[in-house]
Amino acid sequence: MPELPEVEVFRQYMDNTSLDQTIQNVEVKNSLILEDTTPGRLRSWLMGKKFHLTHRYGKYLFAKASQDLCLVMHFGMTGHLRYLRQSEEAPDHTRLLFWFNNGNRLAYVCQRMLGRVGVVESVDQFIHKKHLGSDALNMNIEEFKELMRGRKGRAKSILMNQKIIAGIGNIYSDEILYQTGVHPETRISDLSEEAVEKLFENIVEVLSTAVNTKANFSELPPSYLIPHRYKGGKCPLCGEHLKSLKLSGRTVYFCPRRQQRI
DNA sequence: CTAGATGTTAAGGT
DNA sequence: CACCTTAACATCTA
Repeated sequence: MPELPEVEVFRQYMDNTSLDQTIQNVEVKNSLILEDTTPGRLRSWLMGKKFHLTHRYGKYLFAKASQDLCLVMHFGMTGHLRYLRQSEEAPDHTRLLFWFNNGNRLAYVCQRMLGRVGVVESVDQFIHKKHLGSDALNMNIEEFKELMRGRKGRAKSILMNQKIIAGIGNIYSDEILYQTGVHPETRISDLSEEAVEKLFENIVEVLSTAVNTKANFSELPPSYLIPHRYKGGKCPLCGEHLKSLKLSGRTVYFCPRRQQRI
């Protein structure tokens, strides 16, 4: 479930489990997930080093292990991290194992192999290379308004565009639009200044709420769309049957009563 | 058996 | 250039 909140939770998990332990080995179980590196290079760089600092930007998780290089992880649609105690078996679809000298391991698990792991010189360089926009939880209202200025695209597409705002995907963009009462196909240029401000507030509200609940859908507030986001689901606020439509190849769920087309 | 699933990217079109 | 759609990637499940 790796959009910004999930990745932030992975980051905290890594902080709580995997820092400051000497890496003894790096086991690449499937090199398809490696981007711009090889099992050998990854291994020889990390051997004897420790992860000492993590960072998140958008949907990317970084872990510094030396002065000059940084591990970067992306989780695709199905990736996650799992820290394994000595005797624990690695889960199915483990693609990468970092072995620590205390006998524990950090597993990068990714069922659908759409995730990628690589090595970069710096976070900033990586952001620049990937043309990532502002991190969704690290922008202010003025910055957001500036990003929206002059745009002709649909609200849903703009929220999900990583080159404009980094971190929001299909699930949370639905929630943000629902909380704001904006139809997904609304053109950003058709929103009032107040609506743009409200949209910004809800980006922060929805994402930070999800981070605070450890991205556990069942603990989201009762007014949230996400737990009802399936065929036949009903709006938690008015009971209306949710509608869905396709937008840039993704399924959008929304409440036709609370999110009117303008 | 088929369609679709939280993501990104390339390719093509308007 | 801005914006839109589709397909591809690999795997599992409804």
